[in-house]
Amino acid sequence: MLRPKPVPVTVADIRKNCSQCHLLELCLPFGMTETEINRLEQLIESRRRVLRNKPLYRCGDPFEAIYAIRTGSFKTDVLLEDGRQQVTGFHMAGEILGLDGIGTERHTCNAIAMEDSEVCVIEYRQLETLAREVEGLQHQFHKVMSREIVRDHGVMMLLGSMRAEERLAAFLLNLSHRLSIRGFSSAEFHLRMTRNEIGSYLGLKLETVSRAFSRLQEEGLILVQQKHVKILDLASLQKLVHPLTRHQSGE
Amino acid sequence: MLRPKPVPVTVADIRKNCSQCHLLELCLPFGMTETEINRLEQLIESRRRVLRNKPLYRCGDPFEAIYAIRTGSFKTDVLLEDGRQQVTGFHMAGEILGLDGIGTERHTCNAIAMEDSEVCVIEYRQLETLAREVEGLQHQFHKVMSREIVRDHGVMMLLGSMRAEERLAAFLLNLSHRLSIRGFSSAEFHLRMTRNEIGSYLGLKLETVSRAFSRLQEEGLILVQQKHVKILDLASLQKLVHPLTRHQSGE
DNA sequence: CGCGAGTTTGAAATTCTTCAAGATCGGTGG
DNA sequence: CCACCGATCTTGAAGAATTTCAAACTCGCG
Repeated sequence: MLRPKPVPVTVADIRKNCSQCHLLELCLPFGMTETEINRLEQLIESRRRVLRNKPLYRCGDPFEAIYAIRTGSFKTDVLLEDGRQQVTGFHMAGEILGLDGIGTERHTCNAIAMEDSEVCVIEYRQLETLAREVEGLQHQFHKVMSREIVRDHGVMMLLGSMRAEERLAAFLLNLSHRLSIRGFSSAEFHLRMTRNEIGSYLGLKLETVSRAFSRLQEEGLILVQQKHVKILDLASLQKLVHPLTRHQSGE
Repeated sequence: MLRPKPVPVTVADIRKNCSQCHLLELCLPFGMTETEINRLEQLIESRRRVLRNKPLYRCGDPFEAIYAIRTGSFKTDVLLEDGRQQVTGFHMAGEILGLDGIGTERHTCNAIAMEDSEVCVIEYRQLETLAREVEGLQHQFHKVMSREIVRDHGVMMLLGSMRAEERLAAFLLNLSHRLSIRGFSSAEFHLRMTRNEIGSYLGLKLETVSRAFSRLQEEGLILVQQKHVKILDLASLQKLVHPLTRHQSGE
């Protein structure tokens, strides 16, 4: 098993972690003051590389830390006893992994790297201690967890009340948005995940995903070639997801 | 609009809130020490009654507090612009509502009482302040949020990779378990929600829910009469949800 | 150049939804 | 007390969407 190369992180590197990280406003420190960030940096003891298809953690592992993605991307999934798999999320740089473990002190899902990746390890005990002293950190941490809950509600909406084509459109729009926030093109990108993984996330079989891709292409909304996607008609894609903008239904 | 009766809560009542509440070990204070709980009690300023079918909060409302359910039950839902509804959860005594609002400072779903209910109002700013001083509170609060995330993953699993009958079985088992924790019968109970609401939660149409009920009954697993449910064969129900208990699939 | 993993596409089978008609329940008013 | 009403639930049959099964295609890589 080949290692990519020796980890080139010096102590100096680690110390100036967050303040110089270009992910600052996407990650945990967002909204914190300079001095608050400096304190957060001090508790990030280490980074960890995770090779493609290797787990950052696995379901059942004791929970000790949360992880901020520095580079690369991950999927999280839950396995049913009979082998059925549900992908619960695709995660990219700046996002926080591992929050599922706090409640039971064990991880409740698997986090697998979709490409060679690197994460900042934030030891959880220390994070709690620091959050008691640093108000901004506490607040941001709570926001991160809350947004995760809201994100999950969005996925439920998607799984519970959209049809295949709508689900895929919503998925692509979401990816596009998150990529553009990170400075990548929002109109053209490479999918890191297989049709099967997309299907698992969207509650569809891989063939259905493939057909939905084809249909969106026939309709002229996107251009697909295997894992390469180009968004041609953003407005129509969005209309697919939010069919009509009527007022909220009364009570 | 008739009020149920004047709220009979005195200041004395409020002060001895949590320590004497029979929901103690199901609610936020679980795991906190006596003294820690006393401090938590002091920040619970008020209770609030919510009549059946009335909202505790609505999507878009400014976020100011989280709520611990004292009595009754709620559903939370998200509405799509075109009127489609997704029920994101059914909540009972001891559970915490409103966590969705922290991230955006506005609520992102509706919380509607399914029966006349009462909640403890926990002002969020104050909770954060206290959590910085009281380690046990901080820790419990994080656990509550984390468990909410894990719960949501369970729902995704359900929506994404189970068939109608399995979804309903999982739903009934979950209800049964939560009722038994609260001292109610786990084998026989009354559903507070309509077929339509169950369907929205499970990603099914109400007719499909009804048929799934009938099929489970034909198979001798349950007895249904409208909203009254009796579980006859717990083991088989569980087998439906977890078809075979094999080892975790390797990597 | 061929292999394997991943993808696409077609056709049949299955599951779920839609449409439609009755049945049941709780509450209301005669 | 009972008939009736609206809301909810059940059931059937037809239709639509998704899945399953099967085969062929593409692409990167050794």
